[in-house]
Amino acid sequence: MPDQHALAALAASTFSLPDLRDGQLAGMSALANGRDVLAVMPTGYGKSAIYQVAAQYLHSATGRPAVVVSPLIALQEDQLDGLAADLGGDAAVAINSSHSDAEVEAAWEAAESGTAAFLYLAPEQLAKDATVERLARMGVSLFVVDEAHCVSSWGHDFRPDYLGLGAVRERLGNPPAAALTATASPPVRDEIVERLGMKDPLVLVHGFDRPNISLDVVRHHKDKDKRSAVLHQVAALARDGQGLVYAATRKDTEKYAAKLAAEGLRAEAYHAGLAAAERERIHELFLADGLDVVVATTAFGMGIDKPAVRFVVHADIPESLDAYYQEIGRGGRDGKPATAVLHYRSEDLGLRKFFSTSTPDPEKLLRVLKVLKDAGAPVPGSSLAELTGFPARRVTGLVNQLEEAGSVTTGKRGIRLAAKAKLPALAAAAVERAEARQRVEQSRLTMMRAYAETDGCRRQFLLNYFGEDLPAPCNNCDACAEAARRPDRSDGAGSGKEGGKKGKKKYDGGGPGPAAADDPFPLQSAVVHKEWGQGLVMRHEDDVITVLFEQEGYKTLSRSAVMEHKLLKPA
DNA sequence: CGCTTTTGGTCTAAACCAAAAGCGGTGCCTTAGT
Repeated sequence: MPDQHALAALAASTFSLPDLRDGQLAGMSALANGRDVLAVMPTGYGKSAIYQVAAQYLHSATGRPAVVVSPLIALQEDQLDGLAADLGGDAAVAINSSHSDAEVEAAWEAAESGTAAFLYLAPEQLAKDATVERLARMGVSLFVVDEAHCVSSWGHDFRPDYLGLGAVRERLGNPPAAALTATASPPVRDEIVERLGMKDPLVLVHGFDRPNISLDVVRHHKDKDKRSAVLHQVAALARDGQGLVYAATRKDTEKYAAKLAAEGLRAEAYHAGLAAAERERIHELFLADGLDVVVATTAFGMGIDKPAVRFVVHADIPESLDAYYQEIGRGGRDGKPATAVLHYRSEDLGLRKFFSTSTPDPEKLLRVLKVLKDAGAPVPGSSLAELTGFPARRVTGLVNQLEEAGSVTTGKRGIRLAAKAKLPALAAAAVERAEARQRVEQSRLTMMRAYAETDGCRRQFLLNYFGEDLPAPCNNCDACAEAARRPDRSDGAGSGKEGGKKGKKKYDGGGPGPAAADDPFPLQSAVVHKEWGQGLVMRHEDDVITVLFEQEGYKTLSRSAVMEHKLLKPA
């Protein structure tokens, strides 16, 4: 059992970290003593040190490496370089498709012989039985999931192998787990904990508020006006420093970049349609201060740690506040003032809705179930693709949907039917679960919209969404500036529009933020609605209570209706 | 869902409009063919 002094000494001597920040040492210590850790900290805060110091300690004690799941090969290689500098060449290895078979075999052997303390790979590698078995034979000291929000944001369709990580961890003998991310609202945190099978994790949330980033929303009616406003604003902001523009489509990134370049700015478009070498060139150039602005899709971001980013302008609304906060969080990492502006048209929500929706297909689900029934024994995922005639990737998605509904289970020998009910009923259960998921995604978009449309302090709204409390308005957003301009509207935002209704005075006058102490439904308290089931109170504003329901997502309820008709009960 | 591009109809020659069709984001991995 290591004490904290030993870990602090190891951090100082081996990783050149003489001064640890809040939470780092607690995280290392918990992991080294076998407790799971969920760390929500901004990039640059020192999340990685938490698992790296713990892994190094455990490796010297047991000779076994830590497995680190990382979503991008580029991130894996960055980590390798960093660890090689601290620990020497073979201390960290990666298994991914950028290496030859011989290199991969050498990596395995380094891990097995006790030379390597860190083994990096993507979740897709862990979808292969042979890989998991070899890891299980070797023994793993620590199971680390970096960028852990991917479990929730990518697992459900884009990269379904993220949902299998909990099962992988189990097959590895349930080593202590560390999940690390820069952004996760409470429901996303809960999902990470559940999916990875973490038990009573130490949850560390630090450095969340970023008061140096000013928050603005500019609303538009016409697309053309929005485009010209974005261009003007970026041209003005770029005079004081470098920044990012996020647009929803590849084509738009190129259009904006071309116009900005025509204005004399050093601007480049960045998206996943570019050749890898081109992407790398732009990335490097931006880091080396060779560009004024990068106009990008969501492809640009993870792993980018540039301190002096002065502005992040959104030409289109993102899919959720989780995504938005992560993107604007790339600004102002040096602690100096930075600007975040969202240019908003309600029409832009349509594209996001299109992106997020993946409607379940009852017939395809049924076909998978039939094949499983006919087989009468567990079927490996690879054969299932062949037997159904669906592409392998499609099958993984379908199996995920079935598994989430409890209709099938994945075991060591493959996938099998989990319930005895009739097949159409099992398929229907999966459809229902997938539709519930869709409702949750829609509600996340609704919250993004509510942020764009609120009259209240934006930072209070944002922090509130992430389960944090900001007692007073921030004075660094457009809503606060507006309130200051009209001093007659005394207590924050919008108690004026209520009109003359009486009878709810008791709950008035708090504005946003936590309500009075006698409130029957305080922030973050559990409640039950007779139709929508279990939920968590997320927000109070004027006469509106926002509740996050497990099955339905975010819902806003009128407080007077809630009181009058007793819609909610404390759970 | 909404913006852009293509198609088709009108009606007699080029052009114009409306309706229909197409398209839109994130990355692992594998493997065939230069």
